[in-house]
Amino acid sequence: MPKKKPFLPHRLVENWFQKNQRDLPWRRNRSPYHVWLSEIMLQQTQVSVVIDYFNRFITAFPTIRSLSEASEDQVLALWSGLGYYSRGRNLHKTAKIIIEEYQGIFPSDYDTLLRLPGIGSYTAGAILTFSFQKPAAVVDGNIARVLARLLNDQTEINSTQGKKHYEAISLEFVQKADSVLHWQEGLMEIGALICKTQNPLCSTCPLQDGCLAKKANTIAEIPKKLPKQKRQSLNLICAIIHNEEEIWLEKNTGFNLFKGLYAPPNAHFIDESQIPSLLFELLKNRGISYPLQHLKPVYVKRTLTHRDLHLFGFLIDLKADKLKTHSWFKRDQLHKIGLSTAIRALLECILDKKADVL
DNA sequence: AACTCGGGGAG
DNA sequence: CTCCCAGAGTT
Repeated sequence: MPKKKPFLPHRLVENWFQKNQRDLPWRRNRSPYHVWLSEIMLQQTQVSVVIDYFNRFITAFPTIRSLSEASEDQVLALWSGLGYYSRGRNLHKTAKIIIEEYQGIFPSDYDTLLRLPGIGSYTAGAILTFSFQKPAAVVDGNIARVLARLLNDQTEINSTQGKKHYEAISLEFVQKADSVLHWQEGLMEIGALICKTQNPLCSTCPLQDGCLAKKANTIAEIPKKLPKQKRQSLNLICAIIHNEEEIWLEKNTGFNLFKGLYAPPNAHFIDESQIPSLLFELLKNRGISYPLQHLKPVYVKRTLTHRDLHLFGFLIDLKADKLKTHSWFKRDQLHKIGLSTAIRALLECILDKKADVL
């Protein structure tokens, strides 16, 4: 019996990618700045959502220097609605570090990249391969899935061990590639367009002849994943303090959730019986006395990955504008600061229905 | 190793 | 409704 010829995926993937890749904004300029920004935005975020954010961001900050000179509020305003706001804060920090400590020259070695805020093993590898065309392990959800199926590998892709496992495999493969860019991004593109989690299009896959999961008929059960925890509720009261033209917002510098974003004075509660006293305290601490007898909240619910947010907004209408502080924002200024989608929805709901203002 | 951190697309 | 998406930081 003759020994079987080994399956060589490199040429298949690299050729497939050159022919079938999507035209995406961040593929038109392979500078480390463009690659870095896109990779940060794409973390746990779908391509279709990122495209507009990426274009707006590059228009506002065409260079890493312009980003480094921006304020955090400007950055988070452009990040509003995209989620995982530590990405935006860390992006800003790293831009400053690269300008101030690296003379504006983007690092091009793995260990230096890993030390930058917001850059982990995936993003470091992506910058190295996509921009500097250096071989490095690149394992995102797509590549993990493609590799697991190609090798019929039972290792869970979201475990600590699994990540190291697939990174080692990725590194072995990329070292044999002619174009590390076409190999890595091609593998990723196959994961996004063909080797999808549900309903993979195996019949059009360039790797179908060598795919061990397809051969073993285990496509549907691979990749394996560890289970995740369920959601918990978070109840918040918000004091929507406003007058005819301004609203009172404060920057969240404490809790990690929505850190850096602005919101009305708020507090979390367990039982609804706590609402009157909490609302009274919120106002008292800001020098406001206001009759609280007949206030009815506006209720907004938002679902996050790990929390059910229940927002109870109380409208505090201060006719007289006698409380001049830095906390007041005119409503046409709200696009210049970071607001979570939940707070934005609450403000729209409670102030008026003019979505173009808020 | 387990938790935390958003929001929306797609079935 | 559930699952998932070009993950990283913290505990």
